[in-house]
Amino acid sequence: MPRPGRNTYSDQKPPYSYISLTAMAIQSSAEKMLPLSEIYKFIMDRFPYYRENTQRWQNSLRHNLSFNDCFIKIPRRPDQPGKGSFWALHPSCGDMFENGSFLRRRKRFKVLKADPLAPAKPAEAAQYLQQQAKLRLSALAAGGTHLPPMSSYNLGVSQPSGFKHPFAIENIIAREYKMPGGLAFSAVQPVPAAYPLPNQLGAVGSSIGAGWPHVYGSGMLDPAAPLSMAGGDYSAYGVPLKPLCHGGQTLPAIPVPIKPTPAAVPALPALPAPIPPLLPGSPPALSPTSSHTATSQSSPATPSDTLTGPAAAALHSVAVH
DNA sequence: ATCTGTTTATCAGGCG
DNA sequence: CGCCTGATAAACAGAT
Repeated sequence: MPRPGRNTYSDQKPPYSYISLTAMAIQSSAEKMLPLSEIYKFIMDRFPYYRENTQRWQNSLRHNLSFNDCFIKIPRRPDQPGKGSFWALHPSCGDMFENGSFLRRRKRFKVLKADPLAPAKPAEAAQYLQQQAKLRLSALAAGGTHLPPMSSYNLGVSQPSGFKHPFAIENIIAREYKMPGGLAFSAVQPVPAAYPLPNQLGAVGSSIGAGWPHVYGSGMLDPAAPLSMAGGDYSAYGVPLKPLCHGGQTLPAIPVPIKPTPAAVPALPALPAPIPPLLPGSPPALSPTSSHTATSQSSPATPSDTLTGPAAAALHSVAVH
């Protein structure tokens, strides 16, 4: 939708690659997955530059979706109307971006098929993810209101170090959207407070909006943006609390938080049980307040925490340069 | 017909 | 210079 008067300064090409833009779109959705058309919409809503030459960039974007292993397709239910599949981020691509920044991706995400436990193909990954999602749902059904955390690879992935690059999706989006329900964005991450470099990062943060012609006005707080943003849908781990309901079947997408720091590695034992028991201190996901508690306390940004999440994921794939 | 998804190819820019 | 990443174009197949 055109915003007369603002395009004059907002038609510059954003400094993000298509991969970044796509990842942003996916990350910004409550379900952590979007159909192609929604990805288009997200990008066009946010970045006026992409309201033109749509054929060109959309072709490129589709190319990226198919070409990069970091994007996986989540098939629609047979009884679910609509074209195309949903697209999600591969669970292990969290460290794709340097320091979690969408400005630069240093490592190319590549799925390896060496690991027998690892889903070799995106489709398998999706299947695996959905299976876990189902298990989680089952646990939810059995256990009441509290969702168990996602399997280990999710733990810490979104909250490993406490540091969030200013261009990380959490930061970008957090500044950019009002929560539909007027909810604060505490669900995302305790980001700004965690900045270790207030001088630099603060500057960058404030530049968003003021100095970003690529996006809309101050932090893209665009009321017109129909984004089904996280809001109260996230647990502290970035786990969407709102299950997907595809044609009656509940197939929650797997949240794939962009990890702020490159995973320095981890070789943890293979993925344990799909659903680890509730960790002590793990967030009662449905409560915004408790999610805050969890983000600020159960994940005290220690290196060891950093290893917890991505570790298992690293078993599935690696980022190859 | 249009949209979605895959694949191949080419080119530019950054980096070691 | 070679390699890698990203952007773009294009052809094509399949789904809706």
